[in-house]
Amino acid sequence: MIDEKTAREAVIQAADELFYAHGVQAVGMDAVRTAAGVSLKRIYSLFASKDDLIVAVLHHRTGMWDSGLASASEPATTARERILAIFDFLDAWFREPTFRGCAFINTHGELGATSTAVSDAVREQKRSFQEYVAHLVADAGAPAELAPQLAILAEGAQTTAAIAGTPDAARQARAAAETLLDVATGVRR
Amino acid sequence: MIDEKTAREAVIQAADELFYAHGVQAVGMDAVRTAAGVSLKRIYSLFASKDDLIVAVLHHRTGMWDSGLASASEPATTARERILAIFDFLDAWFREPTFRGCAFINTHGELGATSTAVSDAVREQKRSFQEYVAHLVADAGAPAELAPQLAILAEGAQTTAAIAGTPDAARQARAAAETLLDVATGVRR
DNA sequence: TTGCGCGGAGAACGTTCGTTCTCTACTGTA
DNA sequence: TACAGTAGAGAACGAACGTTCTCCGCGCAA
Repeated sequence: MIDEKTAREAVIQAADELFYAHGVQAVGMDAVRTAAGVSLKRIYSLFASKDDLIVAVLHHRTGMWDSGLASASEPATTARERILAIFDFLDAWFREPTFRGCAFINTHGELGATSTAVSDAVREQKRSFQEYVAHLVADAGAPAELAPQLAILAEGAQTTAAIAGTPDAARQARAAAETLLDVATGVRR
Repeated sequence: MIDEKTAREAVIQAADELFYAHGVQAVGMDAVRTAAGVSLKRIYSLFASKDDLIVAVLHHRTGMWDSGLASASEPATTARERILAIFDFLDAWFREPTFRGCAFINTHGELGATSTAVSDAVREQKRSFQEYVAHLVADAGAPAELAPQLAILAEGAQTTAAIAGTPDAARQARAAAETLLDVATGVRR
């Protein structure tokens, strides 16, 4: 038998892909079982309920997002470049064939009204992203008001790209971010 | 017996409130029946299926959104004012106690992967909004690239406000829109 | 008044889901 | 080899859902 950590990761990985592709409520635990290759009994010994699994999947997604963002901003040397790297990261993501919007927004829209655990996990992820942007804005020497504006652009790009089915929003949001950065850091335009 | 048009409106109105508050899949047809005061038999003579009702509700929401936007921009005399009125409209909406994000985004996140009819209705609404913004941008004498940037700000404000549970995003998005408008129309900053 | 058609209330049906239970097969040990 | 413990496969269970059906009462023509 595979050890607990491996089984847990297999379940989360499988559930993440299924939930993201079809929506949380459209995926039964049987489908998770089949995809993960872990018996229902085992799944329920690892997670107390489906809600528990959903929250674990969201935490897993948070980790993926954070590390993806970090590696995308790796080559950047200035705070301004790191800010714009966010939108390049989005651009690359939007072009992936499996892209179907932000999993946090989707899950919040689906379950936010009924599950506070889900709501909390989603809110925490967004708060953490806004904090990340706020640090970069401070490093760039721009006023703090710029940070939520950039975060809103990133959020809007994700939903726009998801609904339209095209990656254009990343480029458009990036252009807006450049303009806002220029103005906030005193570049003449 | 109430006439067909009245019954239809009662069902759509009741379904709209329930779907928006709890999510589409969390609301059974029994709950719609009770809230609307229309028998299940009647509902199924007015709508072929729940999917059909969902699409009708989305169309109803499109009408509400369009007329709300129109009346919010009523007092504005310039294109610039009409553009900024979008964000004032959002601000007022975000403060309503029932606000729970954009119904189109929520429904798309919930059912977009499984129902193409829902997907189409959502995409059509967003396309129509972008067209509205594009007209205002043209009237303001700004380059066309500004329009999708403003639309992205509006989308981002809606999801940000929904998840954070505060109306701040409207004000922040409005400030960003002002900056972008100034730059695009050649105002020195 | 009698028969008839129609609509409302909600019971019924078949399906699906989350969760639990049962049975069987396998592993390691003496 | 015999046995104890555990885990997998999936049947089973109760609830909830979308949809259809049945029954009953009401309004209306002759």
